[in-house]
Amino acid sequence: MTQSASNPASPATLDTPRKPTVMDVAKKVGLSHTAVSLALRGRPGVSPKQQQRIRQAAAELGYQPKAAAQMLRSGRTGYIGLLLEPGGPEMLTHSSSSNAILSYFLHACQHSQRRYNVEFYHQNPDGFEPPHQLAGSLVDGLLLGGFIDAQLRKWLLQQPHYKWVSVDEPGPYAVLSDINIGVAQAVKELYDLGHRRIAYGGGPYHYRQHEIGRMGYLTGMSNLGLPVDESWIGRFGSMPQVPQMQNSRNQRQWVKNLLKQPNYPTAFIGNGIGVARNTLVEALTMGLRVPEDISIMAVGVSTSAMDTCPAFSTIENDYRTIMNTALDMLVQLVDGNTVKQNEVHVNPVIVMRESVGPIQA
Amino acid sequence: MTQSASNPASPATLDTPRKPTVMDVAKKVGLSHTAVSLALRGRPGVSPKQQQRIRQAAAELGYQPKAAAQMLRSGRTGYIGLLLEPGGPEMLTHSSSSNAILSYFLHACQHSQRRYNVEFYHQNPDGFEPPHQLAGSLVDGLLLGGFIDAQLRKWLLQQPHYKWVSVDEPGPYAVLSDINIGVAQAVKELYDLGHRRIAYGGGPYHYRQHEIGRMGYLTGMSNLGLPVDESWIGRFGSMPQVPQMQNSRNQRQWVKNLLKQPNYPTAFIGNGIGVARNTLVEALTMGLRVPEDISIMAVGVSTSAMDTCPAFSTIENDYRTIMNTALDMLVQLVDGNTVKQNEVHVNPVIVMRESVGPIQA
DNA sequence: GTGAAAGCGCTAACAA
DNA sequence: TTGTTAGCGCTTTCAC
Repeated sequence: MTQSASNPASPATLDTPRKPTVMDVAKKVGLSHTAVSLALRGRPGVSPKQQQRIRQAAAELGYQPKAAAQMLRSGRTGYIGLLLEPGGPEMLTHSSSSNAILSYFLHACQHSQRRYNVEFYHQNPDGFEPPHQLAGSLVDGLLLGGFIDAQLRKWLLQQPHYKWVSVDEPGPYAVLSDINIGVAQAVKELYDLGHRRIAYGGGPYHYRQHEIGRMGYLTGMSNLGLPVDESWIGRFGSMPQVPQMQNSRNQRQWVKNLLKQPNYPTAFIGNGIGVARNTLVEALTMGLRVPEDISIMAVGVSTSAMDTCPAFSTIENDYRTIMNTALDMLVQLVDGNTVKQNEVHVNPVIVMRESVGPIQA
Repeated sequence: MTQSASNPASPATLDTPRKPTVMDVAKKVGLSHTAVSLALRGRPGVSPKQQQRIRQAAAELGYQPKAAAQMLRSGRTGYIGLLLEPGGPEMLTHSSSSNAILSYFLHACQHSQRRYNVEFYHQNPDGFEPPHQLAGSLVDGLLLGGFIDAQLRKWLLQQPHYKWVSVDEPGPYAVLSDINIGVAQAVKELYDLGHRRIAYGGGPYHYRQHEIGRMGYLTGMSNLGLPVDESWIGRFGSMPQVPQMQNSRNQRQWVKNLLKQPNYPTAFIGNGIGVARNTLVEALTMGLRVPEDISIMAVGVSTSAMDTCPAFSTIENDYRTIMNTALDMLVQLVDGNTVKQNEVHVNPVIVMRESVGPIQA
């Protein structure tokens, strides 16, 4: 650690010595700071030999360019933003879809070597306030993850400065997942295994995913000529109003009534792993076996589905493709290129696991 | 939107007009840019009347200070960093403890009006690379959330520039949760409900929480003079090596063997909601009732615990207190104040729910 | 291929 | 109370 010795100037307190700058590196190798800047960014204009010396000197000094200065001068931040909705003040964990969006966003960024900045958008109680990322110009563009405050969307629409792409919600540039197609396909797969009596449960239906999921179920059933009994469609409370434990109890009660019927369903599709789990637990409590007596499928993410044994078969948003697509789209916008499609639809994936089996003779 | 009209200078392309700067606001009100800067930050030196005019003009222009410039000039970023470990390249959702840490971090930041920057630390395959937050000096200080790469910790220890506080892992400044105390207390509470045969399962034991949880179980049992049978302590695989589904199956198999014994336990404490859920499912499959035949407790977060019915009684890290404490500590460090305690211990909380009941006569 | 100079937008020190 | 000046650390432009 020789950097304090090589930084004789400037008021550096003893306990926190100044970080080295381009100038320090330049002095060390006896070149101009311009050369250092170019070399470290791999730009042409510096001979390979000098480049090597500069790199080494930088490494020895522990030099790291200050992002603020780079942003200020270059007019680009080099960062991509992700804006998510937090669970809310009292709901502590954010939803599993936010979680998946975040995970695959990170994955995509790592893959394409992009720096990111994740922000969780909180509405300000006194008056609208835009997200810091944008207000402070800390990102070149933004991915809006899932459902986001309407006021913010409105504000964004009338801002000329910002580039953004919406994920799984509509917008001028958007990537959407057609979970309805997945649900309809799940119905078909259950049908092929011999199932004819298939029930469905989900909600709250003001979320796009839940609403189109329900529609997918209806479509799937009607495509196969299967009758739909409205009492076989569960509608579960909107999270913020109904406390989670009560919601969970309601689900079990509904499933209990469903399975008490003489001709109870042989298969169930739940929109959300929680719904599926409560169905599993209720079935087991009633002495039914899964999947022998009843098959269960869930709309949800893999990790949650495999948490419990038997692992759930799932209808999953293909967040990997979704986020890669969205990031590509945003990069095009940021780079000023024209974007081919401003709305891309991504098909969900079906993964069969232990909770589904053929109907028993 | 009059900003383009009031920005006659500079090469602003038509589609992305330049964002207004302090100068634009200053011109509009006929004052110096210094006055504008002071006024908008609420610093003394500008008369209330002018302040009012400046604020209004800024609002009309949609002026927002550029964070990069503020950081560069002031030498402070005004941002607090949180560094988390992502689930890994293939494990997509990060752990529920990361999730809770993140949620309460956001909560604490919102509460104390602090800006934050969340980064997920990825090891670079070719050589060590420090997190961008620090490398780019984008934060004034850092909270290390949970288990973080050993190489990074080592690097941090020898860096003089950075202020950081470790959450639930040891470090020069750290906030730790004594989950062992919670587990021991849970044993006591089960004892008070009449339970004498109490089993425990957890792992992987290289995580601090799992290791000290197991110790808490041993302490709790020995405090009450209850005998410990080693075969009643489940040891479940280390996540990365054993695939999740297999791990889940192993857990059920272990529980099955446990509950097949003639004198099987009347209570079970699982370190992790997953373990608890698999125990529930296996018990139900074997025809046992929860909590009548067996009570189940889990170390884990509320939201996961209430996801399934019956809701699990939990031993929870008090992440609210943990994160508030850690943030306070970091702010002290950043402000250059001396910190009273450099290691704070926080007691966990026990929440009783439906999965636990008194022993049946 | 290299170096000098300008300046991104802001804040902090000073002078009026 | 106000305006002027300098400069944070870097990238860019332009002359050599």
